[in-house]
Amino acid sequence: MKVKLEEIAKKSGYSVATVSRVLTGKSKGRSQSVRNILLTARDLGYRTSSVRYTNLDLPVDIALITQHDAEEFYSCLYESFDRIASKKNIHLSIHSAKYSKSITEQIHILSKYNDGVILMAPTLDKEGYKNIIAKIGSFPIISIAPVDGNIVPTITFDSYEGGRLAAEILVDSDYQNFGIITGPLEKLEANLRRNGFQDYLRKKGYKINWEYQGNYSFSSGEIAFENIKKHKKSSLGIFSSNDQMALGFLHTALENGATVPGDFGIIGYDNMPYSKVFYPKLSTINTNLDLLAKNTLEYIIREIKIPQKSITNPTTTLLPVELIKRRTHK
Amino acid sequence: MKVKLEEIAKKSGYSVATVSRVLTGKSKGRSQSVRNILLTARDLGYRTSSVRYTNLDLPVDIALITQHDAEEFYSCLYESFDRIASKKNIHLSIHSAKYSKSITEQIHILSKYNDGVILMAPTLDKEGYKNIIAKIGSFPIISIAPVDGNIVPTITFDSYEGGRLAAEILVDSDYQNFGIITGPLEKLEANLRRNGFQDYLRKKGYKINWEYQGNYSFSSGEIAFENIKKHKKSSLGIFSSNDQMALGFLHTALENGATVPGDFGIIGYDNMPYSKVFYPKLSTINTNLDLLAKNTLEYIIREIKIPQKSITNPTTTLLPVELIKRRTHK
DNA sequence: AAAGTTTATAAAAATAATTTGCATTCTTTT
DNA sequence: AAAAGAATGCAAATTATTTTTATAAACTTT
Repeated sequence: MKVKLEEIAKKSGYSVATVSRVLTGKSKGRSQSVRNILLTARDLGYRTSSVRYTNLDLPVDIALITQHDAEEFYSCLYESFDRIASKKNIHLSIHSAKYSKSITEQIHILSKYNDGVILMAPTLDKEGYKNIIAKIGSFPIISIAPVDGNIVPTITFDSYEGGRLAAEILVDSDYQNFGIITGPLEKLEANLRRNGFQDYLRKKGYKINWEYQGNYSFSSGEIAFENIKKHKKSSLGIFSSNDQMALGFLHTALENGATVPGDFGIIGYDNMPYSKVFYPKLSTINTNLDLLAKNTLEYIIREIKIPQKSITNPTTTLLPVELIKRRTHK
Repeated sequence: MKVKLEEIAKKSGYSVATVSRVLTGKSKGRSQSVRNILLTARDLGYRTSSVRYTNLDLPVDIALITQHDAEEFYSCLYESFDRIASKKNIHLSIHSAKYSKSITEQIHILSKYNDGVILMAPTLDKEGYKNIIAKIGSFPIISIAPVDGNIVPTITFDSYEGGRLAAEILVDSDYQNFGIITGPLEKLEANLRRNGFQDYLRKKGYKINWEYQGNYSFSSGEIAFENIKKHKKSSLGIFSSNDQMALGFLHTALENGATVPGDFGIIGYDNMPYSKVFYPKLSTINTNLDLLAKNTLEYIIREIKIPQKSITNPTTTLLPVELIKRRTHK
């Protein structure tokens, strides 16, 4: 049941004393035997922090924690992380905190079995992040969702700029009236996207004439269309906080005889695979998930290899987003 | 660094001896203290098999291993498992074996940190499964992809019946010619769906007039349409091995001026959320993922609580599928 | 090829886990 | 509600496991 050094010694072909020395970090670590022993220990399920032997390029365990939902977005996110991780000798595991009684406890336990944690928890507030840091101390962690209050190091997309880009193209397309289908506003990034959109419009002398708060699902895009029927303004430039809602809206609008990009200009967000399949193809804000995965994994590997005493000044890195022009704006 | 019984004792408020007795399974396990101690040990990252205390309903760690891809299917699968697991005090972690050098090794290591493993590896062959069993022995495992040769206990959808249902509705819709967009035929379930389709047609005196092997992506559905252009037969009843390819085909066909369900009848597979969003709404084979998650998790929990000496007669349980009639067949 | 390093080993020492015997507490039965 | 029986808790003793040490062997470098 429990793994003894004796077992590791036997399997690896070294003496118990040597195994002990390697496992307690007494070896200088430039020989093949150190590598063999650490790999054998790992294989037998003997958990050890191999931080001391960073030069050996041993496999690293990293946990990605999300609030999982049945959206293609998550599949795409995981696919990028999985692919990039596989190139870096990283063993990635995915955990959902959606139904977690205590995300702090969950991260705490995961920190026992992983070398670092990547956190995507858009609904977590300042207090939540503070609790996590208080619990795990200087354990390597990074957030890939915007964090209110700058408590955890963060790498995320420039949601504000995404909203601004959407407003810009809709203004340039000569729409005079504007609408927005926001994401759930308890998620910070939904607010940022909205703010970027609104601020640009205001600067150009326009305002948001219609707003609907959705939940990122197809059906909330459909419901958004039902809602807009009451609204009399014609030729509305609409920014949707994700592609699913944009497509739900778009296709309900078409079924109801509306024209796109005539009656409605629509800009989505995320550039999911299906947004370029269905006619008319959706104009949208692209986020480069590979870039996110690469930056995040490289950051966390650095943190693991050169551990910090404590998180002093958590930085926020904003990754660029870009507009993909397709067929749903003039 | 390493957790000592002393720490567990201190944190839980019991003596080291008591902690030891609990951890070695000497306690009968009907008191609150056993529970407290095990929970504290878990919290501190002390790994122990708590199989002996099955009556205490302690949290169980289960790993779901897939060959992950950027398809909504995986998001839906994980969402079902995540939701059902949360109701059963199961901590689910998701791992991808897509880029794994040795899936046997990966499962072996995961078996050290989990109480059971759920495996979805459609491309794994008989030998692969044999190797896994040889390595992990009687460790609780279940496959949710069809397994060739009946080596690992399996709970999966009745893919053959799904193909048959697709053929039946297309024949009933009075199509005289038939086509199929298969999945990658190294995946067993793609073959089963194909066989179910083919066998029913044959029984009714028809045959597959056109066949294209896709890779489950939207774009392979688009390419399938390019391929069929050469084919002169009109009014073709087509079965696609998943919704993505069906939608890729369907929308390329419509863009090219074809009519559905006139020129083409199309039946998809999986009943993904987007298949009921886009017009015309896709007829498809529904698989109840909640049912899969429920059955699988309950099976693996049983295996964990009542361990078997060895896998003697691995059973295969086929879950029913159903046809969802929408707008893409006559 | 010799000197300087590093690594491996067996035995000794240190640390950690388990068992024991008895006291205490909890459960069940009458 | 009390007594018998069973389970659990504790400190000390025992056993198991890990780490260190002293020395030998094997590499590396000049």
